[in-house]
Amino acid sequence: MDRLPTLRQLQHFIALSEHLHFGRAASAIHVTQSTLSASLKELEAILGAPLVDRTKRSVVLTPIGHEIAGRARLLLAEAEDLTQAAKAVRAPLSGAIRLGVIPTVAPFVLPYVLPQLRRRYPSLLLFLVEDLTERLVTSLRDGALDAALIALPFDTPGLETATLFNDPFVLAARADHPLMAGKTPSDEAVQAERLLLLRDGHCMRDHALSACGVHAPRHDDAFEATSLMTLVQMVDNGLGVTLLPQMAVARGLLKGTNLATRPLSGDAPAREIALVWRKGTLRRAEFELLGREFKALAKIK
Amino acid sequence: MDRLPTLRQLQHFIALSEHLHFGRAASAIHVTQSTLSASLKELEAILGAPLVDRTKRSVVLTPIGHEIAGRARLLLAEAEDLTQAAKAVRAPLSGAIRLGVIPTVAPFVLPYVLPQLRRRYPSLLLFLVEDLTERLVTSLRDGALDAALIALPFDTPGLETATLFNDPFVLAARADHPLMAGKTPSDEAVQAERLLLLRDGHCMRDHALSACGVHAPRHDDAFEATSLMTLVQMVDNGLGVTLLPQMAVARGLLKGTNLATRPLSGDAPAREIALVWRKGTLRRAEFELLGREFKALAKIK
DNA sequence: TCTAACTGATCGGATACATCGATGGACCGC
DNA sequence: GCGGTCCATCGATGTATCCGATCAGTTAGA
Repeated sequence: MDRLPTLRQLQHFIALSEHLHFGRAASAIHVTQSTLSASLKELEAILGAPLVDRTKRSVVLTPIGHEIAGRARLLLAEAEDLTQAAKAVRAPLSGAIRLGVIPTVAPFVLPYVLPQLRRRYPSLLLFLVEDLTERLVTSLRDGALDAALIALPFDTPGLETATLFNDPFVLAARADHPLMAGKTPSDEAVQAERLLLLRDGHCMRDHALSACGVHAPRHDDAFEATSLMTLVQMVDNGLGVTLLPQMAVARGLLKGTNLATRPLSGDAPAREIALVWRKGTLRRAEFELLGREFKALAKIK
Repeated sequence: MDRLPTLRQLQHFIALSEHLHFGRAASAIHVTQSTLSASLKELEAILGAPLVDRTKRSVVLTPIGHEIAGRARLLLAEAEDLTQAAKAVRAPLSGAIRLGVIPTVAPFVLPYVLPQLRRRYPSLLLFLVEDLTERLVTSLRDGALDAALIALPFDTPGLETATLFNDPFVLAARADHPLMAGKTPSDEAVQAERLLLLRDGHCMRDHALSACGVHAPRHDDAFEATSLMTLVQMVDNGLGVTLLPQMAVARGLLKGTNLATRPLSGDAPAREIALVWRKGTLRRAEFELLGREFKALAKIK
């Protein structure tokens, strides 16, 4: 066959595709603009197709350039995967891992796990990204992340999952709320209340809904919180009741409020906290180890 | 992060992993042994792990080396995919395509399609590999092939398929065979005969069996042919009857024999000839075009 | 229209790197 | 122990990469 592009050339192109500006892209990857320009020219020669359109004052990716950029990113991620996997043979969890975590998990797990993890694996470089499941999964797939801590059930084709533990939902309301008295309230009783939830996009919203058997709730922006903290505040202000992950409660989410909690009816509806990664990665053994560490360290005592 | 291996280093390592001999691997990829040695040493330094064990007189891959080799092959294939996809933008079907074809299709399609294809796309480089479906699919997945011409149904996760046409099965027996007289024989009548088949591993065997409703046939090595040609000879020698793809008959498989054919009962049981490729390849558009060309050129007039 | 600012392309020189041929050193079979 | 095979190493050489400086084209404002 014929000449292949260099990984370095692909890195250069990716930088350019992200900055759409030779100078800035160049300095971002610590080369000069002239180097980047030459490198890109060479890459275009090898590929035999124009990747960027510099006719105007601004740099624009051509359609094929856009495709190539996406694929190049994946290619580089796989190369990175390769090297990290090789390094992990000598000393697992000693390289860089880019980890995504969802917002309804991060504050209740990371502060308890990371310090110990750091102590145990001093050379582990954990890059953290907090975002919604949907975007974490996308990032995983196109190689921008190595692993993610998310809540299941969630449709994750192409990913492997390792369950860490179950996180049951509990009903939370003001301590003086009628639902807090008497025997465990039924799903119907809960649904009769104004149920406050996180805004759409948070997987916990869907998990909470299915936990109490609701599927198409009334939609009202005014009563949708953007974080568990604000959700709790809203309930504390008497705007309604809500469902919370037990883990959050155990880790002090309700401190300073008048909220009380009680179990839900049925067989302890819960979400499943899991570590996920790209199927087929060479670093699988390392991620499984990371999962076991999280499982051991995140345990609620 | 830190330094990535070079694609060239990976190529060198792959060559070594295939030859398990520095000298031969080096000459196979047209470099000197010293170059290969240095290149591999550098690669091991970058990856921080030994890839081959040269303690004994022979070169052996370490476990991690084995893993890395497999992944490196895939990485290289994707890089190749990238460049070919880029080139295809200017002129589709003008680069190299490594195409696998199953033995029960190759002789009846390729001679009719390739000459015209060559005429229409003079710069297309079609590397052909004839093998059983199972191995073609494996080669596709780990990047040793770009596309394959196979028969469905076949379980092909991770692959995309484009159906070219249906290829019905017909009953074939000596012209003086009782089954050849009277009305269309039932499945039961066929099953009562000695049904000769291709040996296990050929997908056509399974397709033929399901075509006449048999699922667990009597197994007898003596009556299993290794190619359609020998199968036909066995039937011509009066050893039994068989099922043949109509395409093969139309292309003269029975020439010079005393065999006759007739349709099977039921709604024309058939296999499906399809072009398949790795899901997510950048060259999808090109392979779809190749599929359309095959479809048009392979038509039986 | 002219100018100043900014963009990416290009050039020449320095440096790093891959590659080569030759040689060294370990290991084996005879 | 001797010749043969194998991989590692060394020094030389050519090539690719990168940098700083400069050029050329575009834009916005004076």
